[in-house]
Amino acid sequence: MVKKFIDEESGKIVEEKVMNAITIDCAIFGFEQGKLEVLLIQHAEGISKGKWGLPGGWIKEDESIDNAAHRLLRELTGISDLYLEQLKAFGDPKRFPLGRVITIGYYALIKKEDYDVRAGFTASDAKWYKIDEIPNLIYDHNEILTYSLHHLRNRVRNAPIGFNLLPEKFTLLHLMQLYQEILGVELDKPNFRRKILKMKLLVDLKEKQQDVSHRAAKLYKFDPEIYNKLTEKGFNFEM
Amino acid sequence: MVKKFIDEESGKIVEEKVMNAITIDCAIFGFEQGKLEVLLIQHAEGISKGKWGLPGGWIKEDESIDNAAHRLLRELTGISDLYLEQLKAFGDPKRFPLGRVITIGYYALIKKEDYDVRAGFTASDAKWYKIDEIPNLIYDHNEILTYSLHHLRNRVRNAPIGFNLLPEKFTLLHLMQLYQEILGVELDKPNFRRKILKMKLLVDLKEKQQDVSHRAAKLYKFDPEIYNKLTEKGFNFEM
DNA sequence: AGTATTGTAGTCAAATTAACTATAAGATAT
DNA sequence: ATATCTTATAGTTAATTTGACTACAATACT
Repeated sequence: MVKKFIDEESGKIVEEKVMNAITIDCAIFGFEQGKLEVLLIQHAEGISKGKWGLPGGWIKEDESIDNAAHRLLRELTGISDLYLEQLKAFGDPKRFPLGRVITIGYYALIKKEDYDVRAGFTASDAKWYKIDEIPNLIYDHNEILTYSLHHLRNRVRNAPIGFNLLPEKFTLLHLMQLYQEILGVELDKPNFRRKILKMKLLVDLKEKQQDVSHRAAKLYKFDPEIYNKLTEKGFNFEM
Repeated sequence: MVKKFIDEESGKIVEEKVMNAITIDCAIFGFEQGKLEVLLIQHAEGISKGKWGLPGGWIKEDESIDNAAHRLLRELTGISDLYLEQLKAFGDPKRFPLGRVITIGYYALIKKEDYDVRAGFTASDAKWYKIDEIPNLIYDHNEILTYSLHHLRNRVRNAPIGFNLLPEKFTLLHLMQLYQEILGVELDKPNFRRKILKMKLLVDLKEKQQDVSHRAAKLYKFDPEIYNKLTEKGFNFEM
């Protein structure tokens, strides 16, 4: 099977062979104003015209699955450096109405500050949805999204991936709100602060928030180098 | 593409359409005498003749991936009720030398008491290997196996899946040895006992071991009903 | 009867958690 | 400029959990 692609260097349209009966679909998460959001795409043509779904695409014949997912994300968001992880393959024989197609699910975490919707699509094509306001999606995309969320909730308790959703500089309250939103729990500020600081994962930037109408909080950043030093035995982010 | 299968009801050989360029491979774990083992298959024909690999197979055109994996396990081990979970898809373009094939990895946990090697294959075809004595495997099967082990180690810390490797009735020491082997840690007997009993997951069978040359220990079983009642917020099996 | 082996109970100090109170630092309103 | 509001940050305390132990019980083997 042959599909059209925009060549990333020349910008020209090229045709390339892709794998048959296998696709990729990706749940892209963002975090804004205390809410977890996911980026959905409105299909412009075909049997699912007008309906919303996860962004997806094909795997080129000579491309690894991970690379295909990265390419897809880059085409859509303009971001080439983001947190991306495969979930699993979804393969109900009836999941796609026009034939047997297995899809490989991914999820990505992006810093919304890095993202410009126009990089890929126009506003009517792509839209952020809060995770408690997800509409009915095409095919089995609600199932994939539910699975993604479940996986994200588990993952965030064992690895410091939540930082990928926050801007480079953040306050402890931002981080706490992120955990509250993802895990669906209420946390105590002083206790959260003590626990997270004891992990020694954050770098105190010696800076404070600007333009807030209350006492400004210290800014921190997550340091992956520190993390790598400490990471051996895996962290416990149970809150 | 068409492949031959043994019809499970009639025992006859039938031909069925399967998906192209997609396979399944499964790491099957067992536990015996304090050691974690994995079931490997020796390939009898083709370019990988004589080499060992994970058991694998094809996905029928009208069959879900999970069902294909269950069928594969049934054909091989005779066991239809076991713990089986998909890992993820492995899709390096060069993973299979004769063309582009994506494989979907699974891992399974079985009680070795249930398993009879002759159910599926002869002894020269299939063999249990201790996980620290794994030979070089075909294709990317070492990578899949390493990933499986990694996943098992993580999973066992958040869900009580370890019980699937033990016989129906077991002692606390058996369970502790299982955790020691999987997690690669040394545990303290009294502390382990206290911790696991406090979880209230085990049913005291009011029975003792037989035929042991020392004081017999109490037998317990894992009760999935109790687990389901308590399971809501997910367990923590950090040891 | 004595010894070896494993099971089970209990102790205790240290570390961690959870639920708080208290105070500090700005920003905004009066 | 003073009071008041909001959020940040520090500290307290009791309860719980943990880790490292000791002690003793039960049983089989010699």
